[in-house]
Amino acid sequence: MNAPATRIVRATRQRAAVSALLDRLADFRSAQEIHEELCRSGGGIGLTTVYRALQTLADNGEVDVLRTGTGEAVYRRCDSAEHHHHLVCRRCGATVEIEGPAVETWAQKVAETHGYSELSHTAEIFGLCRACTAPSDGRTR
Amino acid sequence: MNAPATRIVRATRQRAAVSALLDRLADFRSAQEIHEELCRSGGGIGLTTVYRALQTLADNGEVDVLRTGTGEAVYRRCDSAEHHHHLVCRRCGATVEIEGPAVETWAQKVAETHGYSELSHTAEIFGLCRACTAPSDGRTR
DNA sequence: CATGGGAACGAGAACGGTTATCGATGTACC
DNA sequence: GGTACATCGATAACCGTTCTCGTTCCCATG
Ligand SMILES: [Mn+2]
Ligand SMILES: [Mn+2]
Ligand SMILES: [Zn+2]
Ligand SMILES: [Zn+2]
Repeated sequence: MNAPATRIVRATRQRAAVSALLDRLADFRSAQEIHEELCRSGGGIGLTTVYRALQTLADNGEVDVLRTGTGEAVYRRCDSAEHHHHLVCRRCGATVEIEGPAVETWAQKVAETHGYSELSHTAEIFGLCRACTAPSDGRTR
Repeated sequence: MNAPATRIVRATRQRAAVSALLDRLADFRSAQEIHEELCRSGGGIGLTTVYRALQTLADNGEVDVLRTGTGEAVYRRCDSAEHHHHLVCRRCGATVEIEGPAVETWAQKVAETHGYSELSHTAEIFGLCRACTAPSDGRTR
């Protein structure tokens, strides 16, 4: 088989738009929300293209992807390029990037004990952020 | 206010079949896999009914549900009723129930630091079990 | 045992998110 | 400018799941 030549990647208005929007957003957003927002703010873009751009960014580790309870994928630009986890407010979406050294070693050790390889893991914490912690009248969706 | 009448739940052949199959299975399985297996082994059952039965079992905490990388829901009857996590083979689904004391304290502490309350968390490990040496053919879970 | 009310079933349609198609477009490089 | 081909995007297909609604049949009651 031929050695794959360096992968050619072209700069396009659409990819730039997706990336720029992600820079501006603080919370996890779905592909469709991103598509909607980009259309609303003038520059046209196809939904397919949004999916492709997000896929590429995810593959390059430039955005984090996680799945909502309904199975929908949501995306967010990570400040840290390192592997990390998230503490997410289930009411307003406010997200904190967190490290989990204890989790890393735990995962490693447990998997090793049972002879599993090619490991990956997920570890996210959900809760109510300080601002959303219900007083007495607060309504938790 | 009226005391809510006890929820009427009827025993049916279909529900029993789903529950019995889950007893027999060791791995996480999708609703469709369960449906297929039940049909193959004689007793007819509708896919919708399988979904309903699994939903009910999940609501009652009788089965654990998690989502694969593709967003598909997979179900498994767990030995432990206690809170626990999973080590799952992403190829064949072989699953080990694991405890994560380190994860529990980590989640607690991190959330506390950032002022989050009403916590919950997810922590699953994926990999290839010993039996599933990695060729590049299999479907991933 | 016979009966009636309604819980549960299930075939098919609908739904929602995502991916594949494929001709049109536009980028990078000469 | 001109060419090669990566990328775009409207549309259709896909796939897991849920909804609809007429049918089935569980079971409390007499
Ligand atoms: Mn980790
Ligand atoms: Mn835990
Ligand atoms: Zn919040
Ligand atoms: Zn395996």
